[in-house]
Amino acid sequence: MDTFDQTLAALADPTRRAIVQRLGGGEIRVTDLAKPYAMSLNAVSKHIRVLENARLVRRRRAGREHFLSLDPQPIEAIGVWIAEQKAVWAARLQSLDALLQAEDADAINHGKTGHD
Amino acid sequence: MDTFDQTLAALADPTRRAIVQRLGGGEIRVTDLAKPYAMSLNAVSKHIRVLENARLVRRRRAGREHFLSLDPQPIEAIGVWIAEQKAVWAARLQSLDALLQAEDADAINHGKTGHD
DNA sequence: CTATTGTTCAACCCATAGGTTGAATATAGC
DNA sequence: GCTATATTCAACCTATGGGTTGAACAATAG
Repeated sequence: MDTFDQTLAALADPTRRAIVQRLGGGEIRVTDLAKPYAMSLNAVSKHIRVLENARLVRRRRAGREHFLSLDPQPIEAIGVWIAEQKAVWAARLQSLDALLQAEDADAINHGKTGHD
Repeated sequence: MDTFDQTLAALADPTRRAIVQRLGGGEIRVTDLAKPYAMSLNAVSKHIRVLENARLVRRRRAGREHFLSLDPQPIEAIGVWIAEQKAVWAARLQSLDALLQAEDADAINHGKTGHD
């Protein structure tokens, strides 16, 4: 699994998206981060691990406390991918449009409109 | 799993992303779509099913042939989510900035710069 | 030194994902 | 009607994901 795959897979889980959203507001300790969730601290710890592997989250150790922060880069990479896809769709629609116009021109040359 | 989760999970698989990309170029038959992949037709069929459940792909039946097309909406929904996250980050950076400026002003009032 | 707090590691459980193969179904062509 | 083509359905296998609990480890507090 490459990093891009990992980013998408990581974000596919609602708990992890909530964590990402929370970290968008700034650094936070593991325990504090875990507090709102109905699952064990261990489970949250595992989610954090997944986010770290996807490079979405960085960890700063200060004594026994671990502070987590967001790395927005992988999310932006997804944004880029989406933009690329949109470009593909746009290109296709444009060429469809060109095709229709060419047909219209052709129809006019043959003395009919192609429309009803 | 809500639709948003499904969209991200669907796109987390490289085969499925390739399919999405291919469909960006227009409609295609299941068999033709499956041709390039090193896996069985059945496996591709399953991927298609996942994409349909995520509402990323629509199916048009013409006799025994099934033509697939892309529905860009769920992908755009992810784009929106990403834009929202960016807004959060931007807001935070802005308030950090305001904080620093306030500190500077305070420092000036006390006759020092805070810089070196 | 000991107790407490913050966090991970390890083992386990169960559900799901991604692949396989083989059979079933639906349509088309002759 | 028979055969071939397009596609799914069903059963199975193995690996992985998300959760649990209990123990370990690290650092602070008293």
